[in-house]
Amino acid sequence: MPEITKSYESRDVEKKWYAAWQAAHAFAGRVLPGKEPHTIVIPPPNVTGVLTMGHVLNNTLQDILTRRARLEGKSALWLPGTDHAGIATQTVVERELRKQKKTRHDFGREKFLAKVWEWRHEKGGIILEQLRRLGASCDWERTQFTMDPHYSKAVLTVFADLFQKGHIYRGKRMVNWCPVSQTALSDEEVIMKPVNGTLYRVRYERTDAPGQFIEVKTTRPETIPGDVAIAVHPDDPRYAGWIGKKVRRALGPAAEIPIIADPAVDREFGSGALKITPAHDKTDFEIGLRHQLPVIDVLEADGKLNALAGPELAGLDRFAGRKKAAELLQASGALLAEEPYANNVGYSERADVPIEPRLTWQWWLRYPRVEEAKTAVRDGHIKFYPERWSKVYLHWLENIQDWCISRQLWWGHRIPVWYRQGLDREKLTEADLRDATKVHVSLAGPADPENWVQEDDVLDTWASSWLWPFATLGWPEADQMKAQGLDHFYPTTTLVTAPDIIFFWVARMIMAGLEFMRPGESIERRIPFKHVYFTGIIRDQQGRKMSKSLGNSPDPLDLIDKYGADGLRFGIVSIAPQGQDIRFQEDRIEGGKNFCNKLWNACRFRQMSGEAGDNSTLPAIVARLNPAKFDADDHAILDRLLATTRDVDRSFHEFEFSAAVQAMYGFFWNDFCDWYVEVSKSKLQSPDTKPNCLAIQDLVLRQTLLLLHPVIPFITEELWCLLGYGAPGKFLEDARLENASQLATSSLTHGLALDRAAVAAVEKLKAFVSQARALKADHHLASRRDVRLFVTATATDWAVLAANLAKLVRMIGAAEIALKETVDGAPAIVTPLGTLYLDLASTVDVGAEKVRLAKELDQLTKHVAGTAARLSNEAFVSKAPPAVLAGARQQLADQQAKRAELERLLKSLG
RNA sequence: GGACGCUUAGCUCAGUUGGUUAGAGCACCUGCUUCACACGCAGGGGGUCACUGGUUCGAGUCCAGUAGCGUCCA
Repeated sequence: MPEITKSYESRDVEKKWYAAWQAAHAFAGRVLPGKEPHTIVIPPPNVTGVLTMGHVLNNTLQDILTRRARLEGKSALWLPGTDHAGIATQTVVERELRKQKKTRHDFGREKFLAKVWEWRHEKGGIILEQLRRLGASCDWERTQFTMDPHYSKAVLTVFADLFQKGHIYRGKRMVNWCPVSQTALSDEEVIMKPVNGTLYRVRYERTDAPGQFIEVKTTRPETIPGDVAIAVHPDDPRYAGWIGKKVRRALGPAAEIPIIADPAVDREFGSGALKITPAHDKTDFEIGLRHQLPVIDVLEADGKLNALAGPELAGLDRFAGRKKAAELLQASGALLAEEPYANNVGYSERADVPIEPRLTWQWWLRYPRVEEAKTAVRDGHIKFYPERWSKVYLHWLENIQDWCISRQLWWGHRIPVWYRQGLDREKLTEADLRDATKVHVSLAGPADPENWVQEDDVLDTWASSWLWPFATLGWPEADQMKAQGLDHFYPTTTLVTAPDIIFFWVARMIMAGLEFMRPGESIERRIPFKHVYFTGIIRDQQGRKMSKSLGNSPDPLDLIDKYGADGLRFGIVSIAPQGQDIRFQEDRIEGGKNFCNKLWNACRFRQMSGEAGDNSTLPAIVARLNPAKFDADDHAILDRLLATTRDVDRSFHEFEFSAAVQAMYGFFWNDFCDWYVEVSKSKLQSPDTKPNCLAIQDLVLRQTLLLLHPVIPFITEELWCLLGYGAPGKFLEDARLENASQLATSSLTHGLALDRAAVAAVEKLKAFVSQARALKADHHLASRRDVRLFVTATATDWAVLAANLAKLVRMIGAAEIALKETVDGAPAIVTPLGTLYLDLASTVDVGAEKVRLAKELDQLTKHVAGTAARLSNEAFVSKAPPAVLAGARQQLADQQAKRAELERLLKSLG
């Protein structure tokens, strides 16, 4: 067996094992009849994406769940892939073209798309490679891409199906428009930014009463030529007589526009009058609809003002137009003032320019299965962790609005709709859409393509990713579904995602699953997943979201280089409490690395301590235990192992990842390394106790590696191999993780009953050692090992000490610990196992010692008073549960005994 | 404006159904190269649990309100 080196070097180990796992197809999701499936589909990262800290957290958690499922003997599948990210990918490729001074129009649709595919094959999907560095145990042979032919088929099938069912329609509506990308955007692609703008106070003159003006405030004077009315609140007394009158439009082609009354007007804002520009504002558009007002669109798709804005403004960009409009208003006397104004403006996420609310023809989806989607969560068929997100989910579904599924892009699923040649699309009615002689909808397209023109728009990327849980498993083709095991793996077990896409993705997947999977079957069979775990958002030290533009996100690959993938994984999970945002701290990642090194060295200590026994199976190790040789420490460490296993079981079951990691950390570092390994050093000296002690170490290390493997797969695999726990050619994942009760059973079958009293005794021994060390440190003797210690103790307490004396002497670093009847004038400390004295009377500063003891006595006296007061409270005595009462009485007795001892010690010092 | 969350040690956070003297990691101070580990060991200092009231024998924990911060929705 190769020797374990002095410190853990992650780099080579990680490389070696990942290659070995892949070569062995260790991560393949196989349909194993009779085995419980465990399925996770990855939230498909954007194909242009690179690994961020958010991905690290999210994917580490998925990997933990998947690897643990394998250890539990389930047939586990973690299905990877990317989405085509329509606007992001198109933007990336267009940016490259721009370097050559070209646009996509120079190439045309077909050739441009060929370039996008080229880019995708060369540079897309880097993130999937990066996930391998992290240790992700995805079934890579199943890697999916939303633009793959079979996936595209699923997307278009869904479109055609929903169209036939009447869920999809075409409508001219207000959308978020990006003048640079020239497409509609989803709300998610719009970032609200606070902007210091200008508020223009503009007056409109009444046509029936010259010299009378109504004043409005606007941030967008360039849209005044698109004004079709001025609106006031119907109950606003200031304008009671004005409603129905007309004013002259302040700018642009001359026109008279009415003053109307609408309750949507905010009376408190400015003068309480609102200019209505239905083409350029969502609220205005709705008010316009209510009052049958015309729509005057003064902007082109690229954000330039058009002829309807009038000759002075036509052709100007919207921002230049704003300046010009202000000048024109100034000149005409309509501009009363310009005031600085802080407001929120929506920006296009990709192009980083203000978006325009714009009236355009788009395809819309009326969501299917809305009610059932609520039921699925409300009735607990799908459970959210933390549960509170279900409220957000339900609220969104209660107020659901139709989904704009079309995008004016080339990269994406082109909508499978063909219009009859020569048809005027501006005038298409709902009835025309359903008329097969005018509009054709199918996957194959019309039989006589020469007579038809295909829709130019593509589908929103989310309109492909909402099918992810089943389109990745072969749907809709029966043979593919069978080959890929859809029936076995669907519904998936857990979805791990961030709460910011609860609407865009989670809710939509639920509706899609309910609509398309296993029609007619029960809701449990149709939902796409049973659990949804929402991660927190990773923030920097100042609490800001990590983002590329802020440059406040460390590169996870640098962190892997520095701390190892395991260190990064352990660290990130340990700071990720359920449902709370996470402030990233690199020192926690360092802590992860340190933990790995500790684990490594504990195993190294085991290796150096003695011959390797038969570690090949759990029963083999258990058979090496010798209960007759067990001391209190042996009982206690196994008791803690069981308790920790139970804690970890429960924590993972509740998706309390950081709690699980903390339980493992505490057990391994404090209970095992700090205590058991230290007492082992004494036990290993004696041939009588050595074999049993080594067997216990093997047992603990084996179980610890199993528990830790899902979190830190690389180092545990390496140590598993080095310590001989695995059969040749087998990986750690081929072992089975016993849960706490199974583990207890396998120990008990060997005639081993854990002694709970021993656990309590060890707690006292730990306190004894700790207090002895403190006593030494107080007298600046921490490093002296020749100190003699004396104890005055009851026979019972001394029996406990005597039984563990060799260990205690070593742990404390003393020459001797001897029982005495009485000791006077020596520094002392009261422990749970008697009073401990330092044999240094001659060198002791009696004054300082008295001060120290007096301080402790003072504190204790306060505690005694507090406990006594509680016990003398009749209400407490009569109402508190007996166990609490007994505890308090015991406490008081202990405190009083200790106080008496302290008083005696003080007295003895004179 | 509405909903949700947060406020505990210098920092980042735990704290299960209310029950001994509120914990961890990091940071800090002191000592230690002790034959697994200085990526370490030992000891130590540090908290009016945001605030105000209430319920209770007992509140970091439950209730009401206030303040501050954050997120989402409109």
